[in-house]
Amino acid sequence: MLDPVSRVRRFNRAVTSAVGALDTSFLGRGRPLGAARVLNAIGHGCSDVAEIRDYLGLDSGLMSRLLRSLEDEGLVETTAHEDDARRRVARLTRAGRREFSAYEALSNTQAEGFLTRHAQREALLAAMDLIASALTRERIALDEMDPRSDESRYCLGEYYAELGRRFKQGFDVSLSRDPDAKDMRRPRGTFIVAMSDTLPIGCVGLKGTNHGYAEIKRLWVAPSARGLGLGRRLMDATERAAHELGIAVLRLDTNSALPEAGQLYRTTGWSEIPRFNDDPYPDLFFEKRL
Amino acid sequence: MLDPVSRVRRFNRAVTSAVGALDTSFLGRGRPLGAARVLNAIGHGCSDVAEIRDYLGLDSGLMSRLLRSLEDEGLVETTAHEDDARRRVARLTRAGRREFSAYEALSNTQAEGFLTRHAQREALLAAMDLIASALTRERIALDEMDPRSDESRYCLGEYYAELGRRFKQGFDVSLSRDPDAKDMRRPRGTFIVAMSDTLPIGCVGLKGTNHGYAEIKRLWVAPSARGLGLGRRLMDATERAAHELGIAVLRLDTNSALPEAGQLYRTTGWSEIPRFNDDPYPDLFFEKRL
DNA sequence: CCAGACAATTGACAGAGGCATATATCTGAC
DNA sequence: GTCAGATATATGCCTCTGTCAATTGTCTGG
Repeated sequence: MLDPVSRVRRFNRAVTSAVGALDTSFLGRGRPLGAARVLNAIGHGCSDVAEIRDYLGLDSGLMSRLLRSLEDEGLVETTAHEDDARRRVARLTRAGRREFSAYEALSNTQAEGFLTRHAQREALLAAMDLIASALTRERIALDEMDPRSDESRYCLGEYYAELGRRFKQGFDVSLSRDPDAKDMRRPRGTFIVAMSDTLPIGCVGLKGTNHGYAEIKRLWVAPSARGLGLGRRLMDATERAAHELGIAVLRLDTNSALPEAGQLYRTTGWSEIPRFNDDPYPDLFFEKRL
Repeated sequence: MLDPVSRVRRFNRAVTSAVGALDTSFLGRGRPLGAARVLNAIGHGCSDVAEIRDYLGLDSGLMSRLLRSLEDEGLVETTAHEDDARRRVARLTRAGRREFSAYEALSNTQAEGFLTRHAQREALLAAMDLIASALTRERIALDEMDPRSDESRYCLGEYYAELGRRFKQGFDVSLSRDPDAKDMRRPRGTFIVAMSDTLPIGCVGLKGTNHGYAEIKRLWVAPSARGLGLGRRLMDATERAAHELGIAVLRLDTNSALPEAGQLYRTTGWSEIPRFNDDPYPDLFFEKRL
């Protein structure tokens, strides 16, 4: 009753009944739940039929029937994939987009209702992020994105806020050597964001320089996603990108107030080197040859 | 994508698919999921058919059929309720108890698996408690229990630990006037535990004295259950119990390091009075006439 | 060009669950 | 005591959900 296992089981029971109620609330638009879920998946950008199936965990037979019923309603149209005529691609029609927005509004109202019904709003959100990250760890996608995108800027904002909390003297980005966005775009460098579903939960930048090496900057993993090995995955992806770009030497700077970062670098083939810049914040410097 | 609403929706999606996987793991014992859920509900102590239906949120028709199929398997037997022949009561047979333990073992293994797969174990458990409490706030039951029961002692342990964290000088229960268990049993007093499913999430003691008043002691609400109005519910229940016991005057002591408690008392009809005991910890004293 | 792999579809079927109705029982008003 | 209405469970009928196997058309490597 008080042990961890029963706490997990209590959570499972609570969520099982809540999710049941949640699902059925999608009704009321005169459409079975399955069809509504497919419509939403398409609206959220899944176009490949196989991709939708995978996302929703549906059987191929069921998927096929649901898609057919949406077509009959005139909400969706499917065409053959341009490269492979076996595969089919689904797209919303005008009426489909209208229905999709109606579902979106419904979902949003529902989520807002949940938030306003409960106190401890920030704690609740943090708990939800943590659990969602743990449950979807297999599905975290690393996407190269523009460093000025909404997702990237969100990550950087969280990163700066965390440095501010962890450095004794705080952190003021204008005093640091803030990398120029153009140095973190191909072909000079890149910027990678870890997305768990729709939430950015980590990032890393590869910044090209004119000094014969590239720098790794802004490695950040959301608190809710720590312990999932995401930092290492981000670093691996960056090294692969650097390799593709023909970069042979990587450098980075960090601070001893971030011990988990130093630990990561030391165990993944980086060697400590003397200070190579005049940024006031870092006190540890590393290099790795690919 | 970064706003609270989409964080809630991300959580919903993550949990929807996880719960699906969880549920289907109950298959493999050659029994449809619905029947397994009913068997488990009965095993967990639900006996009244209506109670099971309510707990699992099932339609009465479906419930009836599931129960019938469990009877046909010889796992369950039903009899008419002794006071009301319309109602039926379900009980596990010997074979039913065996099946139930098999499901219990499966659930436990699964929950353990979840815990070992993930880092941040304590953070994850705390997050699960918080969300489970928020989702089941309508179902929190206040049960009078013996102050020496496992549930009561768990609550008291958490309560002392929290005082230790919040009082500058710490908290040592042996220095405080620890109420005797026998003063918190009927007819001198009582002890009430708030249960959310199987987890104790709050408590309060009513301690009888020989001085013409009773004292309210050990009011505690788990961090995961704050903001749900549980403190007030516990106080109301205690006042009702005191009224039943013919107690006309209540007193309590508290500490200004627990501002939310003082706030609760002040807004629910308690008046501050001078110190009435020599306990070293409290610095605020209240009285309420019923 | 052909065999095997692969994507989508189709048919058959069982479980999940809603809804209206039937049956037995209880409760309160008369 | 009787009767109307409420309540608890059971039954029939239907749709939706989801699985499995077989089929059709398409792609890929040898």
